[in-house]
Amino acid sequence: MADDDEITAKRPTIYDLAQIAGTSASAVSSVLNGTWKKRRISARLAERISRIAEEQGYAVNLPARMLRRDRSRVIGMIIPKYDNRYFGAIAEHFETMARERGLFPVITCTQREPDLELEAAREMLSYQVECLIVTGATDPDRIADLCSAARVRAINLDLPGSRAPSVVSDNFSGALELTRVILSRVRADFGTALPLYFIGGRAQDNNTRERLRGFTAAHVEAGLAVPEDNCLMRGYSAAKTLAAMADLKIADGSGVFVNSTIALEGVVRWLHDQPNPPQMRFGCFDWDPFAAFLPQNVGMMQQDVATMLSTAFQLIETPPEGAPTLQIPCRFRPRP
Amino acid sequence: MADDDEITAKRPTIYDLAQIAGTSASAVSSVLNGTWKKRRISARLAERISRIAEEQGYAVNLPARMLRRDRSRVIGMIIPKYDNRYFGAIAEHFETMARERGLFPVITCTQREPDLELEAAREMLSYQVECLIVTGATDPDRIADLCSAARVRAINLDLPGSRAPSVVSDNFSGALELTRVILSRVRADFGTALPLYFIGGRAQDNNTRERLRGFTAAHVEAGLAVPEDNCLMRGYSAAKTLAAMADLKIADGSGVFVNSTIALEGVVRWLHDQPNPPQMRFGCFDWDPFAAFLPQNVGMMQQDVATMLSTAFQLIETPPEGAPTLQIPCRFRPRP
DNA sequence: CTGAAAGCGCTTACAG
DNA sequence: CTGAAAGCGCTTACAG
Repeated sequence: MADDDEITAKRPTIYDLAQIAGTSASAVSSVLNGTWKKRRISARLAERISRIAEEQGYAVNLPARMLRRDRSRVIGMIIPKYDNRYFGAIAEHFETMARERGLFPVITCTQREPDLELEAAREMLSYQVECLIVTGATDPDRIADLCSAARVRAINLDLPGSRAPSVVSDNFSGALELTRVILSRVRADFGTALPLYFIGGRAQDNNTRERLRGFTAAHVEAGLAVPEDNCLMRGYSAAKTLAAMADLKIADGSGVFVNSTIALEGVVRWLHDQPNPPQMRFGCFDWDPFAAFLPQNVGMMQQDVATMLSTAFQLIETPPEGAPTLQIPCRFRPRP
Repeated sequence: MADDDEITAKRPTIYDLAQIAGTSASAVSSVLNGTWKKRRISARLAERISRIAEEQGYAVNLPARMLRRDRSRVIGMIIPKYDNRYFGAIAEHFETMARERGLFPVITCTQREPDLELEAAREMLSYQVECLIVTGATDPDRIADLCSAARVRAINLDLPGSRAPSVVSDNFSGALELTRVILSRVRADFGTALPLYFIGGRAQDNNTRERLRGFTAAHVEAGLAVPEDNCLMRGYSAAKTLAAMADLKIADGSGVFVNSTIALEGVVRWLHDQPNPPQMRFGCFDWDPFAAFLPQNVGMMQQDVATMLSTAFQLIETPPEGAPTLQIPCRFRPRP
């Protein structure tokens, strides 16, 4: 692509192109960034410059452009993990939607470590992001403060905060519906009407609390009380969930509300490790295409990632008053 | 964090800090970027500057730093998708390893679209990446050319190319082993000794060819010939795989070699949609924690992402002669 | 031990 | 229709 007779070992700049084209760097710049009609540069010159840029394999130096311009057009996202369908889908939608809006997306994954979250947020600010989407952060408010000090908009996604607008799933309604389904399927399949187990998440985190509230409400409807011992919340770790499951005494005719696909990995492994696996049913808040087909599964509550993200982008485009939390309905996917 | 009596609406620069500290921007710069001992700045001044930077909520402007420095310390990765365990793990390992090496990782996901791949590569070059890891690209050689014209090192990951070093799984050996296992399990469970089906991937792509070679070799060992009709390669789309599966006439006693978890989604759905699902077994080249527990699964060939990436980083650190392809062994994970 | 100054590659008023 | 020049926020020889 690059001319062989090119001597310089460095990448061409607009000055190099200007020299070749016999024009000024200003002209080259405006042709290359699309403002040339406004500057009333002749179509002929514009075309010649474009051709030369192509020939020289020119690529604009984005850091230089960002430094000069008032807006960076970079949008950041921090996300706990990539390795499950929910966060994977969030990352993909974020990238696509950012590009559709002419923004450059930068994502960084923070492993659910509060320190990494903060460090990543700082790094994003250094990168001059115009806006930061904070996904599933342990302490979104600290990050929101950091951002507001730097006059960068922050949006919380998945886990809400109190110092920036938030977009989350409607966890209460989703959990209510999922719990109803599990209860009714257990009754239908086994004739039992026992309170379900609730497995996964952290008692302190908002999503878990909301889901537990929906879970409890569905039990109340059914005239059941949930014993405290039925709830196992050891965070977002399949291993810890698995280790603690022995305490639960899940027997034939049981039903289980699994609070994430991460916890589900623990549940499935536990089931498999039992010498005599109990006849039971589970439902899961979160969707996975393979887990959907597991024999004991009665259905999965799929979060509406597309709507969550388009809502987040709306909040970015037209910032609301205060720090509202918008709830997005989930979609129940019955066992296929 | 920021002082309330601060008037300026813009973010502080080293000049602002210098003024507050009563020193020069040079001093501030070298304190903030760690070169102050070399410049023999007093510990006292260094401390004061650090404190003021903290108080003012200072964050270095990375684009400006990148523009000035000779090395950007940014490393790029393009990747087809985030939403499966393999690519998710690649993205996570890449980020972690880049950070361990003091590099800033930027990932972008290209949806298996050749045009997006090229566009993303150009964007990475504009971002002044020092190196680009090209993962699963349809046409890695075009990207390698683009990079070499810009004097940026490229490394191919997952799919090999001929114009840059490549790191791939040992697809032949992995497929050989996986095929042996499926054949022997089908024999043990059903007493049949029929050639297996091969489902997923693209006939033109290197990984599929290599795996097909291992698949065929295992059949030869077993004294079996593989009918051409047994192979279904409709690319990386669960829907297309599913749509074409009717042609296969998979019956009781069959065995299936599934070439990716993406194809596996199609296979599992097909199985489920059958009025009388055949008694069959499958194995899959690629690992997924839930698919691992599906009843017909005999085992999954897990690619060694950690070793693949540390090998890629080694190639970056000590560039080899030419464009070698390094093969990383896979690990077979039998059905739990 | 420290500062003034040049310059990284752009963009954009400003002045023709 | 076009160019010279300033300046974005840093880093780093260079000169004390």
